[in-house]
Amino acid sequence: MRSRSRRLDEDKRRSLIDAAIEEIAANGMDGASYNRIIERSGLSKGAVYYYFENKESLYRIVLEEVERKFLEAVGTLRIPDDRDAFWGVCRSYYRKAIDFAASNLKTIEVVRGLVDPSRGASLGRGAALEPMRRAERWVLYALKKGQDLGALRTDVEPELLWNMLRSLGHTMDSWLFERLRDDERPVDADAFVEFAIDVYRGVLSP
Amino acid sequence: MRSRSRRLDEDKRRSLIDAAIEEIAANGMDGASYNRIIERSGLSKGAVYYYFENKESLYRIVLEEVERKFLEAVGTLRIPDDRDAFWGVCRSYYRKAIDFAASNLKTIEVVRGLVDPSRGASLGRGAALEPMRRAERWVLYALKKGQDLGALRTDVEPELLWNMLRSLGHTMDSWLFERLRDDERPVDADAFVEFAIDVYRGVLSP
DNA sequence: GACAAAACAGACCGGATGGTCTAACCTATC
DNA sequence: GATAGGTTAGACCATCCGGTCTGTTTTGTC
Repeated sequence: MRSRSRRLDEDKRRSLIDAAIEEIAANGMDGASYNRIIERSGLSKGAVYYYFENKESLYRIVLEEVERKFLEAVGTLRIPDDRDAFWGVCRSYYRKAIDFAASNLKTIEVVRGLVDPSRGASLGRGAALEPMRRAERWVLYALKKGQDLGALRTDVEPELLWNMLRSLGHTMDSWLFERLRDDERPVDADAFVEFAIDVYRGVLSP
Repeated sequence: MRSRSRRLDEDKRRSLIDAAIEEIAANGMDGASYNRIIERSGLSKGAVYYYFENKESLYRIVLEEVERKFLEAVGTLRIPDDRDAFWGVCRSYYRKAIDFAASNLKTIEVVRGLVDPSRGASLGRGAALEPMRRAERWVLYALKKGQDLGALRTDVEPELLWNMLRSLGHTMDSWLFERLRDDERPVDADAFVEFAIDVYRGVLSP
């Protein structure tokens, strides 16, 4: 892991990560070109390959950064022990996440590229695997706890439930973000959260 | 449109289309390689480029073929005028579609690659644009009629509703098809349709 | 100022992509 | 049997991809 030993100064690190986020947000994890990232960053190929072993290892750093940033701003969802509090907690967490997303549209686009239920149900590959595994474990845990509380339906296997959640959320979020990006179509984030939570309840409730 | 003037004999046409379907099913519309399709088809590059102007124009033929085949087997969804019959009609249509899909897994994978709510809400590009437009118009019409009947909720804009439908359907279908492909995990298609229609109702009902 | 090592620039590489081109091969017509 | 035109094989091309490598500059040490 070269990137850990060789110390890269903060400015270059930032411009590389920013370039990567921009490129990935624009073209998706698969469509992103390392050459373009390097060009965008203003660094030379030699410099970049001096610090990072390969595309994959830069990706890893980028994803760590994104994950760190998200968790720092939004934290983790703590499912309460009180059944009646379940959806309220979900709502306020979702609201926080949406707020973060709204002011970090590029960054969140990277995440969305991973959560995106594109190619089958295969969550992230390569560099994206670990952070996505963490996220999945975490959601499945939340689902399980919700079921134990009696707040969530138990007649569907959790894996399918979670995939439905993912794709539905992804779609509704897409709708929101498109409007957030577009100044001419103002949108009420509060109303959206209300609506979305309602849809989730409809699908997830017993 | 060269492919219309130069008549290509049926065998070659078939092997090309089959190769394309196989390749697209395996790698998605974006990931599919024309070189591999050509190789797979057993024809030479010269021959293929003699009949088709480029990758795009073969894709167009393939999609026409897929659309034709689907419509031939499943037909179009005719929304009844009787409100109480709405979901019953949807169920039986969905059932027919699932049956077709089950015996045409490769073909349906091509369609799924298009319906897939990947990159934003952008339905098909290039060759995929027209057939997808048709499909979209058709679904939106059905949604509208369902709303007029009072069978569907009217508090969400149809575009969002249709995207939710798409992604949710895509996800549930993925779950089913994975099991259909895998002999060791038998699955009851009837029960699946019942479950899926139930989910749709939950999301779409007023 | 000398020297070594770290830091960097960018030409270059092999392999993929979609697409072009030419030489040859059939086959129908005279 | 010669000729012409439809058909075909596959070498070739530009461009992109991620990645390597060599030569040069910068920096730190004595």
